[in-house]
Amino acid sequence: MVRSTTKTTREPVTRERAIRVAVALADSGGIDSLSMRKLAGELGVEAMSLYYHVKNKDELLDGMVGLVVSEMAIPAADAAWKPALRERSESARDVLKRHPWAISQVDARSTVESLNYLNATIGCLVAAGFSIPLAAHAMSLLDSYVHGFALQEASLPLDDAGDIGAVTEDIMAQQAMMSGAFPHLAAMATELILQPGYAYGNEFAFGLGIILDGIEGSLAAASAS
Amino acid sequence: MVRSTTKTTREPVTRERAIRVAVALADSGGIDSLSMRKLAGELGVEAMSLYYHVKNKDELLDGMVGLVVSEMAIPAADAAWKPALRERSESARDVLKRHPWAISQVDARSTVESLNYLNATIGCLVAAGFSIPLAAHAMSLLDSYVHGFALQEASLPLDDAGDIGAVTEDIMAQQAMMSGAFPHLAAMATELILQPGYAYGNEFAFGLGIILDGIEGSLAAASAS
DNA sequence: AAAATGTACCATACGCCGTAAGGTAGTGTC
DNA sequence: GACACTACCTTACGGCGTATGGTACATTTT
Repeated sequence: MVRSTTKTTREPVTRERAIRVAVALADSGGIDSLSMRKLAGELGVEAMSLYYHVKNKDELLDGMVGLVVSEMAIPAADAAWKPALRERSESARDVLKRHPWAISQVDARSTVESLNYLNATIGCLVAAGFSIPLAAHAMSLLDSYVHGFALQEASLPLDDAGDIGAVTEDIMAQQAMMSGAFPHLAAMATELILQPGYAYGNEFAFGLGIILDGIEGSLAAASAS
Repeated sequence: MVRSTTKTTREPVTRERAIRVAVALADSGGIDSLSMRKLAGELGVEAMSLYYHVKNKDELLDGMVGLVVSEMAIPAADAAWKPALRERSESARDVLKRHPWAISQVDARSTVESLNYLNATIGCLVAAGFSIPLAAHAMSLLDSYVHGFALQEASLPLDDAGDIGAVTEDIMAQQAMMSGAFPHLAAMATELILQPGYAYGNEFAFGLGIILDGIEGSLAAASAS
């Protein structure tokens, strides 16, 4: 006898399900639209019931960030460092694109998942011959780039395909003003960004390539000396 | 006759002063501690009086971001591109370190000041021989790095000198746990980050150098073909 | 001089928010 | 039958952004 009534049975609330649903809410409506009351409503309970499963909203956010970080690809200890870092970076960007509210939270909250994520990355680099200081250099550089890129990408008015999409007309209206006051910016907009094939996301590869090559050069220089 | 009473005279509220004080409040207590009521209190008026000077809180935040961006060094049109970008990057990092609440807002809000900032940078690059697409590549890469680095730096428990400072003991307590579960991370902490001379901020120069050199290489390759 | 207009501020109120305090019904254990 | 535990709920408090509709005073217009 699993349950005693034949009433429409609510799926029971667990900490994990609460976190999952909270992530979904933040994904669809932004972090500001996530309140304890709305989350409770989505789970079919009252707001205060959530406090049986989480200490407070801050702890809920910690759990959400942990779940997001656990979606990112983790380098294997014995992987070749360059493709491993490339895959890690692209994966992190994909994940942060799906969860833009998390971008400014990932660095600010240290969860078990993020410690594990960092630990695995250091392990891969050290196994590949990086010194500890060089591994720190490389990770700081790479993660700064990935998180910063995600931040910029999240603030663009993109449609789901990544194109500049439906808002082109609004932007066109600003062009007249810009071409007077900000001619270089206007030129970049009309000649590049508003062109049919352009997608900002494609900029990611350029920077990632430069960074990985630069790290490779530093590793070689350190090994040579 | 400038004023009619000898009562203690409040400095009059203006949009500019409201924004300045709001920035100071956010600097000292974080963005969450900035409320219309507290800002009004600081200015010596009631909350609703602010709405005479600003349409709503969102517009106040726009103004705050504009003020922050206006503190950043802008490249001169005829400057040598590499030192100009280096100075721009270091200046932006300094500014964002002073106003950490602004990091995630700078990209999300387009103000006159940020348009001007971008326009001047494009102008400098184009004058130095960058094509428009290469200028876009370079700016995306550089700003992603600067903003991402600021984001990471802001989330570290640093004292005012930039050292790991007073919280070392708390971290030491975690070391035992980490050394079991996250050995590489623990090694990096004890051998590098917790060492006396270490300051995370020094990591900035490494990445900046790699990025500027990489951009230089791309410019040379584009010019050669 | 009187009336109209504009400026800078304020009081009240509404519906949100996170959460402290203190329940309660149902289940399992001894 | 007594007790404890689990998972939920009710009420209430102080804080938030801001809609609505004032008011006192200075300036301009007639």
